[in-house]
Amino acid sequence: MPPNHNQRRAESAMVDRDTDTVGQGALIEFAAVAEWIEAATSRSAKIALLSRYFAQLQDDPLYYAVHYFAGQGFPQRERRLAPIGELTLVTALSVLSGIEPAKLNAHLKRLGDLAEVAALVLVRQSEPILTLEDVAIGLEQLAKTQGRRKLSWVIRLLEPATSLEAKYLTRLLLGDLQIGLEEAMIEAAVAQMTAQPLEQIRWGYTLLGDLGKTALLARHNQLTQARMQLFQPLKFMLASTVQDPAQVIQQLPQGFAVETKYDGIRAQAHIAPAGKPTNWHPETVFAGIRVALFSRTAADISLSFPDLIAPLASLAPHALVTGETAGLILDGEIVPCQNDQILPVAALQPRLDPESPSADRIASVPVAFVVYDVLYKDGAVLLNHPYSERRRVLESLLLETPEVRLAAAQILFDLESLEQRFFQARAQGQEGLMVKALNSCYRPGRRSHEWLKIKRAIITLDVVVTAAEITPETAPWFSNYAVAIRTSDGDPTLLQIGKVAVGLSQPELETLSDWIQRYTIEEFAEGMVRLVEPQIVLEITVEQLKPSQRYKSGYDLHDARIVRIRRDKSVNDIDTLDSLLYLVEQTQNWWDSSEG
DNA sequence: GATGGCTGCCC
DNA sequence: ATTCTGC
DNA sequence: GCAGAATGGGCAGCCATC
Repeated sequence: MPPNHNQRRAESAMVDRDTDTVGQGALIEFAAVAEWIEAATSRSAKIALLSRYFAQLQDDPLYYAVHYFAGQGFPQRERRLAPIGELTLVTALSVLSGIEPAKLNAHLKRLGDLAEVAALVLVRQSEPILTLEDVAIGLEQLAKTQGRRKLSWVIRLLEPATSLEAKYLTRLLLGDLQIGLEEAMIEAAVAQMTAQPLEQIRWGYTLLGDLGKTALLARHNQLTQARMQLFQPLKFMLASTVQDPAQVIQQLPQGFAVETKYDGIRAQAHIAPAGKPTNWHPETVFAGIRVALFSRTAADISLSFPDLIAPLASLAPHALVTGETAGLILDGEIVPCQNDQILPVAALQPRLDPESPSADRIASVPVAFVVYDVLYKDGAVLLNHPYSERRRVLESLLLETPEVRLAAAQILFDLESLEQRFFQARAQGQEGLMVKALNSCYRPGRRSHEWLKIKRAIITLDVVVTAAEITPETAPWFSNYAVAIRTSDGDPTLLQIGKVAVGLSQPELETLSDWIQRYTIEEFAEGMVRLVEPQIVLEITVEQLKPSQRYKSGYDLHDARIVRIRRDKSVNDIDTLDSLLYLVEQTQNWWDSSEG
């Protein structure tokens, strides 16, 4: 559709038509605005249109519209609904349109977008009748429903939809609007609509964790009443990556603290008096103190870690005053550990069960919460306090226990000691270090340069390519390589060790594909899979070597990526089973000696 | 009861 | 998580 | 430089089906 046409529709969505329906939030109007935004390129024009659209909506529809434009069915911090999957939607579309799923999948392949498929096959001639509130009700039901029964709600939601409505309903259900609209633009639109400073909107959103609610408060000039909401997770501050300690000195000349880089699950802990018993889970309350743990995507993972509830709640008597603002928000990492040793992060996987884990499972994978930041304490929002101050608060309130630990941190001044510390970290089997500017504030949701992770892969191997495969995504280039090592210096027998598929640039990919053609010994799957002469040597990095029955070497690669093509090396120079075993042993020693 | 497709959610 | 891209 | 979009590995749960 041409932008002009969309703009007319979008604008007409905002002029008075029938006083009964103005501002009620028809889904078709939302869709028209979304269409226009998708086609537009000017950032300011998108914001202006969005702000005018918001302005004419009544309160409830505004609340929904703000969330839906953010691509989310619910407030960001109440992730009650995980988006539904492609299969469910294809099935629903099939039921509604009477078209075979296979045909729909063919459409999907051609159009590359399920929402376009929905728009194509759901062609209702009648008037659009859906409202944003209808959508909210449907999503609410979906959130309460498990498994296959979700399908019937998807069908009920899509059934009355016109083509354009179906397109955006589909995208909402998939959890992503895909119209090139950043959250920051929605914030700007709210600011424009309410004629309030953008900074004020942002701060309100940070405190409330709910952009829709922020918009409503802003509209009614009540933003100053916004308070930090305990048990509504803040976004996490993220770090950017550097490879070399020298880059740290360059980027953080004002002084920095160095922390151990804990490899686990990032989590935010909220701890506060439970108050009146309501609908939260009894297992998350200990001695009148409620505890919640949130993952990086704001999922509530408290029930996966019942063994952390009591230890975290026990911080309260030392830390909390009584009263309405009493509470604590901590940022840290959940790590698997056993007898004081911190284990590889892979050990945590079984604990991420959505239901409560069994006692067996808890016992077999003990965990600790390593705390490295404090964001809120008893009414004081600490986000805008510098790192050094937050660290001081943290050290004053945490008692070390096996389950709750304080992240190891030290202040370093020069490159030499930083390099030494980095070397030490790697000798202990950690992939690197965290470095944080002493004067940095906690900026939720930002990947800032005030937090850096120095990171380098632990294990490097030279391997030879023995087979290659073209995947649909990378056709016509060979992108998946089966690789092998030698048995020993004296024995050139090749042993398969796994597959590697990432790390090459496009030109390298093309070069390598050429070579694969040239060295092909045998073809399978119409040439998509080839056995090749063992001529091509790759340098790869591996996070971990895992014992495995699958390959003759007895090991499998974990998180392998290609560093470079070693034109200078031949199959005679690659790693051997002996050197591999040495690496495995060394890694083992690292884990054994590391105390975290 | 085992298997396999699909989903979801960590990294 | 990483990588690529568009602004 | 940033945020978003697209990508990958790994594993466990759910459900339908064999």
